[in-house]
Amino acid sequence: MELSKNYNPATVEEKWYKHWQEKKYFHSEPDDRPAYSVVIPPPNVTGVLHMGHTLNETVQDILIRKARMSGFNTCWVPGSDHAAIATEAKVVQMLEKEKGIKKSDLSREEFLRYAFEWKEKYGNIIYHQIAKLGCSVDWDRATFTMDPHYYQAVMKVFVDLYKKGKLYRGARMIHWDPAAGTALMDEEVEHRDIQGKLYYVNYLVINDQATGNPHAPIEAPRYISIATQRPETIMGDTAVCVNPNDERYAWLRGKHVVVPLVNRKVPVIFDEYVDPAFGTGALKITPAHDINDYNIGLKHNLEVIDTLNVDGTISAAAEVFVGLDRFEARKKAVAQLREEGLLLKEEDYTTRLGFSQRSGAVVEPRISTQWFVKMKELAGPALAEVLEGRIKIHPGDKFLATYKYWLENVKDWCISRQLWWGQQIPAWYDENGTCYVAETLDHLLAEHPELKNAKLEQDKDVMDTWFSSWLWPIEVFKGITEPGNPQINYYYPTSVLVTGQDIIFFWVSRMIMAGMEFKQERPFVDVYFTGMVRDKQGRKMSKQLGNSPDLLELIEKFGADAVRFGIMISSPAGNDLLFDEGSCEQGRNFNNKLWNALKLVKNWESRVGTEEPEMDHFAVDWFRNRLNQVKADVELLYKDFRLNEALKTIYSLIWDDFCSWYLEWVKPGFELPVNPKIYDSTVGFFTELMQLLHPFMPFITEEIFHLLEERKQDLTVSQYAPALSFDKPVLEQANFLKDLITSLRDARVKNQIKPKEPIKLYIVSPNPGTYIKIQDILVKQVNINGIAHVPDAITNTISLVVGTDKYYIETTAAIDNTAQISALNKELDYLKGFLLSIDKKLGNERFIANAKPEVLALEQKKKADAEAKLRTIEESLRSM
RNA sequence: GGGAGUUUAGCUCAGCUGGUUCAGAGCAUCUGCCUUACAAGCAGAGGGUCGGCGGUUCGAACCCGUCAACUCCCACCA
Repeated sequence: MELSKNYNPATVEEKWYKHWQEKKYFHSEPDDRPAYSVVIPPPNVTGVLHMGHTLNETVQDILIRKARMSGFNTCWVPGSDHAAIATEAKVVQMLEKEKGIKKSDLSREEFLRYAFEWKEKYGNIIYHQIAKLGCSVDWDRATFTMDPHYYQAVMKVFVDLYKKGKLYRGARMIHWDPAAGTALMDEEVEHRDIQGKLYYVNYLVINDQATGNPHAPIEAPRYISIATQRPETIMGDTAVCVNPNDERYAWLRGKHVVVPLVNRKVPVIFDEYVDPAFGTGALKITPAHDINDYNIGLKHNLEVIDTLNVDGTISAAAEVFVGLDRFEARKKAVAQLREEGLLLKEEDYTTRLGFSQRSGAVVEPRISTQWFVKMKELAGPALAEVLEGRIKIHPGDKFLATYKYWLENVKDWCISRQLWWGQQIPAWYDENGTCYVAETLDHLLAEHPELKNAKLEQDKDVMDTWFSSWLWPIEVFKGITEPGNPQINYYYPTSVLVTGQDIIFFWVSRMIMAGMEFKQERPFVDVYFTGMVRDKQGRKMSKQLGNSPDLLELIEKFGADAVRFGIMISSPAGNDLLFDEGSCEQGRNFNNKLWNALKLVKNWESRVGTEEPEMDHFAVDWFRNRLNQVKADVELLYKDFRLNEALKTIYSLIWDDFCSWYLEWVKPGFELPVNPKIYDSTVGFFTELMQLLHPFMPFITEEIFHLLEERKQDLTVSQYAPALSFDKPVLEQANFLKDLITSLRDARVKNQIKPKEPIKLYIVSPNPGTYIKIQDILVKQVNINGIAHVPDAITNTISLVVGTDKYYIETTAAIDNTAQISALNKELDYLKGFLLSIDKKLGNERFIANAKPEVLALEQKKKADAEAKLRTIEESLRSM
């Protein structure tokens, strides 16, 4: 068969994904194998995959494919999130733009019909992209957070929490998004520094005891000035507050002041909350529109005047500026205060404002009746799972402290949203306003037959989208709606959660809470946080900057494997990654390298000799061991979730060791027959390499796997041959160091350096399969003489004899110039230094004789620690 | 204001228990090659006070102190 000059990903990728699908390789059902399950962080149903998702999904696919090849029954559940606010906003926008329909003109049912239509139309885009990327998800399990069973699960959980007293309805100060017209939870508010102004406003002080006229000034008019950033809230002022210890304001005791703009008489109150040093030391109190003022208001029993409507305009209660937008009203208020001579001064001031993460609007603190979840009780178990190590966070050092702090200080969770798109709150009110909570109306009537004829109205609000997604790892397996079903028992807890660090509080911590509350078990064993994807200059990817590449275009240009390679190679664990197309190009080049290696090997196929000429085993043995070593290394890297290092290691193994070294070595001369044993080994190696690389680049590895030998089409690379695992126990590697040292010491003793004479350096390995370290030294030795490790060059100058348990190298190059001598000496210094450090580690005489007692004691302690560590490794290996 | 993290080659980062697998990798740059798998390639080269200063040590990129710069998270000071 003729192979094309370059690798062509598009057809290959389509062919194999289709094949995998048809054969249902990604579908999982419980069986007697151990389970490895992952739930996808459900992307917004109307969204498209951006580079952040790409990284996330790629990481998950790598872990899943690796686990599948290691003999686990793997299950990766895909799905999407209804994303209440974001989706509703999009649908509203679409309706206005495309159909000229306003949300306010629609009934709830009509609107939801449009929303579901939208979801049907755009919800699959994201699935298509996940497939394009090669993700081995179990499509039969795709779940949407508004699927009927999921909806029911949310209802069940709501009722359950309510009955346990962990969920309540009440009036609290919450964050209000005037643009979306809904309440938000604390985490949905982003704080940003904003350049604003601090206005100093004079409030007239009156003495109400003086005359019958409450507005009559005392003697000469006296004012107290107050600093505020928000003059438009003055109409809601119900007090002025100063610090009781502030001598300057002692005269205000018992006095009242007149609120400007509305001329309302309000008391002066005293509270230590006020910082005398800030501003003027006097604070206006607007309980309706500031959380601190609200608290002070509660304490001092102040009236609450809500001067804002839900859409951020001034309400009738304000008396003036009614109907104006809050920012417009601010301008007007400032102007009027200036006119009345009450504006003392204004100065620039930097403040932090809260913005709605969804709509971008400035958030208003607002008192409102909402539904809340009591977080304190849920937080305890969730914290313990992580602190006690049952859930491991990677990278842990970075997030443990943040996680702990957040859980210890968490406030109640406002879960109601004034939207239509989402799960409607299962609460009903009768004519008296009494509230009843039940899963459905039928449930309610069954529990309260007396309500049969009552006029009941369901709560209009829906639930926060996170109130459904916190059940994700449970309900995708129907763990809430069908507790105890075989699926949930088999797949839960899931193995690992891979997600962005930005939703640690939104989602991760809440899932842990839900897991502990509803399943009494952690939802996952490991959490792996990926960093944020930025562009080459380190900027966030955004539509506005136009620096976010289109995933499908990238795949079209480079192929999915190359894109996966590109994003993984530049993705250090847990750190942000700077994404550049160049790394995809590197991935494409890698594809091509593999392709050409395949072409070379395929070219040999027809030239395999019938006889077996003398063969040089060295290259084959060497590569065999190198491969084993790398496999063990990679295995450890997987364990630590250091995937980009694993990829780098494999990349280097294939490019440098396999292609540049091994293939060059065993390559027969022009038109010469190929040694059949070498051919078989080479095909075997190539196959193993494809397996090793498969999780990272599934398509090309599958293709090459099949082209190498004509395999049956129903066999995939992930099913063929033994699973990836430790070929050599790690412990052996640890022990072999000791043996190596002995060998090296012998080498040192035997090695007599005499310039201009041939050098003989014998290295004896007592432990075959562990001589990669020795190989490094061999290569170094080769380099001493300035000879590259190109096979021909080596055979001319250095002979390597490789037996089964003895390896030695013999250089026959004459040392005949000073550069070579100094290079050689350097190498020997290296050996000496190495031996010295080994001596120390082993507590050998030479070191002991030279060291101080306290150093020795320290070293002995370290040695003991090291041995303890070794034992731990040993134990963990045994338990594997 | 509180907390966490980072600082190593032009860029992105490895560097685990202090020593010689320690000064590394990839990309980028430069030089020379279309050599019979591969120019999407091959062979080679240059490039660093390991943020600064001080300390501990026989020995520090690594441990301690300190200063500086950057990043992120959290927080109700008008």
